[in-house]
Amino acid sequence: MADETSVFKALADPTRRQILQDLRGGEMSAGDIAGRFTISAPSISRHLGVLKGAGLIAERRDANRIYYSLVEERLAVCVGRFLSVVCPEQVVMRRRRGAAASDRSSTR
Amino acid sequence: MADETSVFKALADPTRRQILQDLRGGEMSAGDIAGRFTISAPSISRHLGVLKGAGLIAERRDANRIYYSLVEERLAVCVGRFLSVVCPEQVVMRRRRGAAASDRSSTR
DNA sequence: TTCGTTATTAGCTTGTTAGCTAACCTCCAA
DNA sequence: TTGGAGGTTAGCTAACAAGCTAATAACGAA
Repeated sequence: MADETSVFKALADPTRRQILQDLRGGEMSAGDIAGRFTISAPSISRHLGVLKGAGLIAERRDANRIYYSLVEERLAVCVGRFLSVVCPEQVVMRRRRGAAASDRSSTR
Repeated sequence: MADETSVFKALADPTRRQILQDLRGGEMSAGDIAGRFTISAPSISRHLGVLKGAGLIAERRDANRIYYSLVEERLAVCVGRFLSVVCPEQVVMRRRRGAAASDRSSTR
């Protein structure tokens, strides 16, 4: 389910975007993440499931805790590629190692 | 005026993302846009309304036709800003003037 | 005016999503 | 092996979103 639409659907919810921003500072446990919001832990858990399903976060288990971390490249590649197609004049994707061939540069 | 969430919600639908891509080539009438899809014209009309509500497209009327065009900066600013916050190492926003930033809309 | 074209709005149906509470699972310590 | 802490899953409700057809509005030409 790691298609482009799953990423954009995941980004459509403000809570999920906030979670991604919060994870920018490093991995966090599910409880720590939930602690930053007023909605219930199960609701946060499902948001995390959506983000994970989109490939935007990864999980690591330690004892009975689950730590979530950002998968930056997934976000950058998927959204960045779209931006590059629709408004290439305004956004520049930084080169990545093994960048997928959707590069519209002349040398190919 | 359209907030950040309205933009990401608009982008969540693949038909709407395709419309934005199609408009990359220049303005198109509603009928021309609808002609590229198999879904009904009223459905396309509503998609256009969503995109317009998010500020991602603009309309121009000529006789009984309505031409739609991309508002590139709206997409670049809104999405690009988010990308810059969450994965600044991977994306570079090209310089703009008057780029203010503040949207912490979340259920937190 | 009347007609055809272009496009939107209204109203309905169906499926999805976000929230909740309650129940369940897993791990560890004692 | 029991208990508590950390998380998720199940089941429900309410709201939203996307599709359709039918009806309506706006415009130009005859």
